[in-house]
Amino acid sequence: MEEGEANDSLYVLVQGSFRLSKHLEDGRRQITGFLFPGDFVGVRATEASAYTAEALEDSRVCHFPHKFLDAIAADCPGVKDRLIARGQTEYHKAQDHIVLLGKKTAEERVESFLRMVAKSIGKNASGDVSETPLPMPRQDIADYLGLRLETLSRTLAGLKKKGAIRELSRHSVVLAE
Amino acid sequence: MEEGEANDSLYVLVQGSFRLSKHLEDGRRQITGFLFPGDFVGVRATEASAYTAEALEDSRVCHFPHKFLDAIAADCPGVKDRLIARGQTEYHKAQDHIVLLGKKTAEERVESFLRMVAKSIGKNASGDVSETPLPMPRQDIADYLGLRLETLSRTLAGLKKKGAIRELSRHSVVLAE
DNA sequence: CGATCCTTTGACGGAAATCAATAGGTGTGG
DNA sequence: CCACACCTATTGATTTCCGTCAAAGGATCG
Repeated sequence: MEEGEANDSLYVLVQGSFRLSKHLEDGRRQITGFLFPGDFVGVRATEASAYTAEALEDSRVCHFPHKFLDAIAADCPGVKDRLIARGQTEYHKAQDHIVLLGKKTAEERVESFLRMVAKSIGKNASGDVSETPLPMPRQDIADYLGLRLETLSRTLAGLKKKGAIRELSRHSVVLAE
Repeated sequence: MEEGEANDSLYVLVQGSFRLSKHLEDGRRQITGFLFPGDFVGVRATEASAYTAEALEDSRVCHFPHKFLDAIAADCPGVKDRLIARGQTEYHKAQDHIVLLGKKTAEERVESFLRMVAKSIGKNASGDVSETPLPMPRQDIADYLGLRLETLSRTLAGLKKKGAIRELSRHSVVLAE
């Protein structure tokens, strides 16, 4: 677990979406996050705990190699401060995810997830701000929320009946309010 | 969510232990981590998502104020790289916690927790390496693992009967192997 | 139009939560 | 030193939410 080295590379997602996941030996998969345009993907060569990043749709990323970053940072010290701050942001997102998984019910998890996606993606949405795209399949959402996909499906149906969800299709949702 | 600023302060835990927690509005508490000697606590003034840090026992921390850090970093650019790397480490711990909460059974959670504490604290242990102190009360462990304390208690009893735990008292445990 | 994949719905079972009571530790004061 | 109160932990009985197993419905593509 060597520390003290800068990131080897930095990727910035320009268009599309990604999922990040970790796997247990027996195949169980936990999705640890989704990435939307503007998000960073840091990758270190000395990566101990393997995790996976996969595109959910056609996507474009911008790649800043190791040396390039170093060169920029030498001229502009604020760059490293931004990387530190970005790390904090990622950490706080992870903490929110931990609270979701540790304390929330299935219905609360699904509602939190839908609001999160709406917030992450909504800024780019054209026209109807309340229509939120869901680029990932149900299984990915379930694996993010720590639920079985049947439970997710039932919970979505329940939210629709309750009126919290106005429209629901495979790849988009319209939330109430 | 302003980024682009360095940490306002940095604390390093020298002796003792802390718990970090987040709270939902209705009082539910999730413990997001425990700190042992050598761990860092970063605090930013612009902290949006409030979380709480509390000592579990008499502890000592070393405080590096904002300006002091900046002064050091100006002379020694490696400091910021280390802060970036440390952030990655924290992030990876959070991801392991997410996998634990999202995918593991009660028994797996308790085993993972005990091994984590043994690993975090064991390096300082004197004499019998397999005796692991548990400075936190059962309720804190349960809130870390996303379990009720009754479930934790039953699971510990089960592990003892299985032989995975040799000795168990309120504030320490001896693991098999 | 059929094949395949993804999603939804149904019936049932089980792991953990909840409700409730007991036991064990710790500290205080008589 | 014992008795009492208080707090933490364990154990027991029951419920419930979600997981598991199974089948059917809908979308997408060649």
